Amino acid sequence: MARVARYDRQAALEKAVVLFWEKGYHASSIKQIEHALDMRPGSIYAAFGSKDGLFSEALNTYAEKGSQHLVGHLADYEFIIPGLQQYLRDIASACVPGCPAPSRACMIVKTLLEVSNVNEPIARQVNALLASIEHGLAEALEQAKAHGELKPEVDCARLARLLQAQIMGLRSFAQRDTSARSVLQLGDDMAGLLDQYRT
Amino acid sequence: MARVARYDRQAALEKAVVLFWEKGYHASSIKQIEHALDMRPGSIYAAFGSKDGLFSEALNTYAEKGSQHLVGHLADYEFIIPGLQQYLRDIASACVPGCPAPSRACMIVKTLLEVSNVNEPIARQVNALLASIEHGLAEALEQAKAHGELKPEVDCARLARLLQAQIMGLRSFAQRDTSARSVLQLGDDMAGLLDQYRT
DNA sequence: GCTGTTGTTGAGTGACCGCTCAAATATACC
DNA sequence: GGTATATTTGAGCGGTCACTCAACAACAGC
Repeated sequence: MARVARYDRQAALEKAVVLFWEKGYHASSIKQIEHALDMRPGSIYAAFGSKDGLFSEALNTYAEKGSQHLVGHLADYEFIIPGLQQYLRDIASACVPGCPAPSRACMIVKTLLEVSNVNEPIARQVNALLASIEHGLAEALEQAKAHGELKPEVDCARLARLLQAQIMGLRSFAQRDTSARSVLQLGDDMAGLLDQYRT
Repeated sequence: MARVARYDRQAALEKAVVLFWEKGYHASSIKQIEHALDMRPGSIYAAFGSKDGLFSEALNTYAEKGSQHLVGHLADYEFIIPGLQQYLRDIASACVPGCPAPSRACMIVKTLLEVSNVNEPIARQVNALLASIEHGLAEALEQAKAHGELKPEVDCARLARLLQAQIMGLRSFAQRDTSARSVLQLGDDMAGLLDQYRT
């Protein structure tokens, strides 16, 4: 052990998330990363190996935070389906035009659309993350079904994919230059879609 | 008038669509554009002014084709809502993994997520295109409502936004490395969502 | 055939890309 | 304080970026 690192790894990753989430993978240059992390190229490459390595870790950081947020949110609800419905409405509220987030759209979906056919390792990572999220949603729905919240004939894996596609659509729509009202109504409408699957 | 151009402008634009749709804006270099269009930089810049100019025209070409496709599709149906439901199923069929399209995701949405916060002129163009599509969907729904296909209390502008978000979600989901069955089922499920708005 | 005009060509522009590394610097241990 | 080790620094690497332009080529009108 000798000189201690000036930077905090997790803090640096969170700053990287802000930049990459806002600008995307290609439009974020090393110069901008240097500035955002307040680190010089040598330190960045010593710590993360490459721009791809940093992006990959930043993406995991983002996904982990999002995943924890969903789990924490659902823990507040006695019933899962109303929890998921409110989750959709909360996303809409958080993705209203003028919100402070780096981008209204989901960083994972942004990355999926930007790097498929262009950067295979990152594309594989994005696919794994989305599959994991789909799996988590399916598990929550299975639980809801076990508690009698869902009609017995509901295919939870299938509904999980519909739900994931709703979130993708909602946050992509929210990226448009549109009114807050539109986004909030869309969140409401998507939440309402789940009603027909309930008991 | 003197020497005639070797290239066909519309054909060149369609080749540009294939490249940009597949790789996105940033990952498509001038070198790749030269190769895809079989044109040298001088000709490209004489014809389209800049990479942004070419991209802009390619995006319009893509949007125009998509718009014509929807209009043509709906013309085949006596009733609009079943036409829209089949439209969703057709998108799913066309966006199945292994399909020949340059990308399963929509080029307009890919561009929206890639260039917002990065390239304002293109972002404005994308927003205008999406607003126009939303408007077209709303008009179709209004027509359906006038023909008694929809419940009288349905807010067509609002439903149009839900529908657009479905398409965004469906095609973004389809960009995932998933099974054909998942995508087809998702298309079915989204088509089914419209049932509760019908008379 | 000549001339004027337009289109094509591709080497070359400066700028920026991701990235490297030798030197300087800061700390832990003795 | 001296030494070993870990970290930071930033000038600079080769390469690619979007783009330009002078020279050349092809066609219309005469």
